[in-house]
Amino acid sequence: MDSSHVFTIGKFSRACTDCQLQDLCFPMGLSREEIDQLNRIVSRRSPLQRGTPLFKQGGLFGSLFAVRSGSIKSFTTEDGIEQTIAFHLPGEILGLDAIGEGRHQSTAVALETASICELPYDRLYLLAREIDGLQHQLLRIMSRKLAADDQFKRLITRHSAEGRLAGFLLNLASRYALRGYSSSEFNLSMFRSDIGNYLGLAVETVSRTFTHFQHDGLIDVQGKTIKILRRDTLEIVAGNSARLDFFADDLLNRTGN
Amino acid sequence: MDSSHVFTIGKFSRACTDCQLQDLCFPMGLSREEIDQLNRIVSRRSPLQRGTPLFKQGGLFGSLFAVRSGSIKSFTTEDGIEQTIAFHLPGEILGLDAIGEGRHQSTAVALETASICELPYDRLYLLAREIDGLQHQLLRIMSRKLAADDQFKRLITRHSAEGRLAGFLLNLASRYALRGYSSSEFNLSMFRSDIGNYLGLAVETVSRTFTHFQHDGLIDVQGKTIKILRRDTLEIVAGNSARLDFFADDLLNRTGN
DNA sequence: CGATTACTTGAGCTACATCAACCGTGGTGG
DNA sequence: CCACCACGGTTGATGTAGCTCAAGTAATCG
Repeated sequence: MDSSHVFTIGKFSRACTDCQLQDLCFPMGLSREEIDQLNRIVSRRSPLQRGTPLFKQGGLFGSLFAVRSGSIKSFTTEDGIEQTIAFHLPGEILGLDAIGEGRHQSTAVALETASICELPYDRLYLLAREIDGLQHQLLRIMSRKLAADDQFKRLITRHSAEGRLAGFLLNLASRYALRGYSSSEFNLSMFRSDIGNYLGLAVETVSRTFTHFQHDGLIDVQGKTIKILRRDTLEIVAGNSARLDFFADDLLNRTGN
Repeated sequence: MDSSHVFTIGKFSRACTDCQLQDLCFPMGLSREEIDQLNRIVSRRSPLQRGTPLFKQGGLFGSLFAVRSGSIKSFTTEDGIEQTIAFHLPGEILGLDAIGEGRHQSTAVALETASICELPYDRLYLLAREIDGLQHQLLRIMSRKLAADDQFKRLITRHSAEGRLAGFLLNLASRYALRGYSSSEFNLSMFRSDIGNYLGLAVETVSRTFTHFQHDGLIDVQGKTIKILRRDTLEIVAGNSARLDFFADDLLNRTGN
């Protein structure tokens, strides 16, 4: 186990120094040597199978986790009701909301087979006190998450179902782009019900809205495969919740009523 | 100006060492001497008048701010549309979402006359590298904010208008309690429109919901003055969005339909 | 290959937005 | 000092986006 940072076990078990996600994850801005130091505290676990929890709400917090491949859903449960909090892509960090209380505030499960890097918090914390760039990066990551939450508030409170779904798709697309994947064609690893839960919509509404978008030629939907056909129009939909339709006829050439 | 940390200028300009809000703000967990060090980098500005901005979205980020007295509203603007992000009470920190990008992601204005402590970020950052407890506290504050945002997501996406407003009031109440104020009677410093904007509701709905609560004897509303009369029932309303009414008749003895 | 689970589509209902009118209050100027 | 106005808040009437209930279709898995 102690050697996990030395050996290359399978496709995703390379060291931080070789990782493609450096610029998104903790290594960003660090020197090669510093990354190596970081690498030494990271442990790479065996891949998480779909549906397997990474940590559970209420569980003792010990480590932060970075997604290496695959995707993770995190959610909170209260009175038996789940609330999807986020979908995490490679390079994103989980567990940050647990630092404050020392216990995980949410549950994280794999949406598909996922490889995860584990960073013991106390060791990361100490290393951050040594390596200035790491300290900055930790704060930067948290700050960006706070800013992203503000954007999400806007998406939810001021946008219609169409606006929310459009915003959601564009958000995913740009995150895939950052990771070097196609931003116009990708797979949704979560269920429609997860999306609905996340966006505060009923599953049926999510489904219908996908169909609308497809109908209007904005996207192509084949089950979980999404192709973005008209990004600009989608952006307008995402930005303009209120009364889209009054100019939709011009812009979208919408079929049907 | 350099001496601002030494002299006591008016009621709210005392040093961190004497501040009542120690346990909420950065000094939490620090030794007296460490608080003194912190105190030396804090500058206390002259009180902000109602409506005066503390910082503006897009503006260069240089400092974090702590509310000393009064209250602050922060909001983002996009395409001319405002989205209320938060209401900040004494002891709370503003500007955290700017660390990542180096520019403020939101605008902050005083809702009422407010005293503010300014903490230059680079100095705070350096001090945090020296003082372990400060470092922890900074991370803790950010982490808690992340966790609070998760809770907010739940409030917005899964709760009805009544649920949201009840949750909002209870949230305020508990935050007042933490600060040693009454948690059953307090003043709303913001407009109804701010509340509506924050919760994703129309002003009219906020107004009507206040009236409902009043009618049901849950709270007493006199303009901006709120008295919480039945906290437990309010908590049920806040926790149960979906189909409240089926047991509301029993619980609330609601008058009218 | 059958059974379970995800997704879609339709019909009707409701919570809330929108539009509109009205009230109270505090500030201003004649 | 009062009349007026501007603005925040309340209340009422109406329309509609999206939820719920229900049923059918497609995909997934043992």
